Amino acid sequence: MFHIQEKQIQAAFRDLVRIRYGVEAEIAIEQPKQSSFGELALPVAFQLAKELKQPPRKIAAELVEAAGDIPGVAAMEVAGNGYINVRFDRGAYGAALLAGEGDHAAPGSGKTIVEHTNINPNKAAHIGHLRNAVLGDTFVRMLRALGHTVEVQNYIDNTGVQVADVVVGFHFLEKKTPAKVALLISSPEQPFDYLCWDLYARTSQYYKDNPEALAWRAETLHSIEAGEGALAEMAHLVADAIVNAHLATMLRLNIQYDVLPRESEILHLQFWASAFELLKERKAIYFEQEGKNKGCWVMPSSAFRGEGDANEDSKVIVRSNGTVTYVGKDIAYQLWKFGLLGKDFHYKPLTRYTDGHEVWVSTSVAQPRPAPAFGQARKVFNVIDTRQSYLQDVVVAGLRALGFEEQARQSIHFSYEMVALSPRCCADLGIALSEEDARRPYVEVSGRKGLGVKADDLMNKLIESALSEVASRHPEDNQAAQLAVAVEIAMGALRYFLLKFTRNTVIAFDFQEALSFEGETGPYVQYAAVRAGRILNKLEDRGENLPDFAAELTREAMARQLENEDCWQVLLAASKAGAALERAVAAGEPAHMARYAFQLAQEFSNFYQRFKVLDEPVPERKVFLLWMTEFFRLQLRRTLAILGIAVPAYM
RNA sequence: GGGCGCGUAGCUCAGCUGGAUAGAGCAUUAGCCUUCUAAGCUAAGGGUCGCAGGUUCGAGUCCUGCCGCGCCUACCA
Repeated sequence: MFHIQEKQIQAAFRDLVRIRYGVEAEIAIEQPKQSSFGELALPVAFQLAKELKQPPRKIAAELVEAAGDIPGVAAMEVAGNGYINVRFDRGAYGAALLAGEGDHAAPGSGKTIVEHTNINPNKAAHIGHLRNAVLGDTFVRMLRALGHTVEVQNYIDNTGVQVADVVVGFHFLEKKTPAKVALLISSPEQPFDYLCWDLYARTSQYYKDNPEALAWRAETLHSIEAGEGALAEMAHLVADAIVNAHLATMLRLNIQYDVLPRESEILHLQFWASAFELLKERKAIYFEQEGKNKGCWVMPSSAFRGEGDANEDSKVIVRSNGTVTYVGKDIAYQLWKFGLLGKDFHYKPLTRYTDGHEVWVSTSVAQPRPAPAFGQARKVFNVIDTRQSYLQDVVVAGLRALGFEEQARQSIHFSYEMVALSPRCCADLGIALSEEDARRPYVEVSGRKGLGVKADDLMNKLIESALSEVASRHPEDNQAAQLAVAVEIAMGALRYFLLKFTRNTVIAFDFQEALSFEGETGPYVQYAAVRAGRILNKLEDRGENLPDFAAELTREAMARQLENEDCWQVLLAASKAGAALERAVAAGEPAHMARYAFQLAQEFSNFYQRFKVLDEPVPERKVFLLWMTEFFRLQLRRTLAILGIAVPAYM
């Protein structure tokens, strides 16, 4: 609601400035530092002062004089040395909120693809992967809340080095057959992704000690690429099993996907061959005749770096042995996302979530059941950590070099910084640090070294901690219900923790911070929502009914109640969800949405403390406070839903 | 060497296109539970916004230089 009012005022002033001064100006709008200054502040007079060579205060006065009546605005005044402060018509604003105005999403144009998670299917997910998935999933929810059509893709590199290394571990180090690995997958003794976590670290260490063993990796990769033999069979077993594990892990956090495009199909359906032809035909890459990259197909550095860059290294796309690099495959995949490749995957359903939604996975042969139309996006967000910026630049440069300028501009690297381990966290995990590492502010997670916090371990730890809180507060409830609530609190805490940092901040992971349920945390916001609901439930317990707000709260009554400054400020804050969402999407920053959720919860906590809703003796006021409570409950619920956080039944 | 990012309270972090007195959480200290459950609320202390210049009515925010830290700069992904 707030942002609609904001836009109206902006438009009114834009017209005013154009008519009066003949100037086209973007009208900046700010939140006044103090609430006593009103709801909006316009520094437009400062902008105009230089151009018009007049003092800002004078211009501001003229504008206020000339503005006349703007719908929804009660008063405007000149303040400071030229600010225009705007005060809303409180009664009208409240009535509009009551009527439910301003909360319908406008339909977007074209499909947006968000690719996230993308974990190598060779070991358990860790906290770094969680950051990726939670950021991606939340951004998807934000886009959908604005009315965009979004397709969620999770790319599976099931034929890469990382999968190969685990296969090497099983086959060469542990001498296991595919049948034996299949048994391990179904064994309840140890989760298969955990087992692979250790095995992957062990294999990496083995390479270090025995570099000649790298020949095993090469052999395995060849077998996988050819799609034949025990090694290839095992690779499929491992990758499929780990993908299932990852889907299960992410589902705990309420993260779902639409389609899983796999590298094996990019290979077998010759996606690369098509892209390769295109790249050669349009001279985006060339065959290097000399130097260190002799015999490779390379993209010139001028394509993806600025002109005159001192570093003239070009990027190898096809190796001298004829195999394609990851970037090459990624270019093909990116082309497919926009429908530019002239090819499509075949698809089969992989699983169905309990809510009925299906996840599809790519496959190389035609299927009887028709799949939804995947790909064909207008805009693509790739949620990938910032360390891969260079490669993402190459992919985009590939599109550009092929002449797909528009698609290149619509390819967004949704980058974020890594999750590292704080020194204290390493101590908690019993990890010994080198003297050098101990002095650093944080230590990088490493799958190869097996150094990291597993996602499921962290979630289990959070649940355990939340459960003991729940049990101590609600000993009367049965254990299953306690657990259900604890899970929701734990997942809320985790999602919020990963979202509260802006994308380019390195998270130095710390158990103490992540396990906190107080202060700026998910549970704090959940608690506010639960409390709001409880007031309304309590009302019914007392034998009263929820009033018919539309009938009982006339505009006049609304205006009377909102004369109370505290009530007005609280309602104003609660009505800014739409504005917060728009800004967060524009900035591409889920953290802004999380922050708003916290502020909203803070406002409600203040409201809760200050107004005893159920004991309010004045009837009109009680109706009004109940409506505020209902409004808060709705806004909190919606905001939490965008963050992918549930509202527990009780806390 | 080059590219990208970061440096704000004791700690962890916000700070939207430059705007009014730089914010939040944690931690510390002092208060508030027979009340719609305190996972909450109130209050206090705590700042050379890395350093130095510049741009202008105005700079934590923009520009330049320096200092420190991190990541990237593979025929790995």
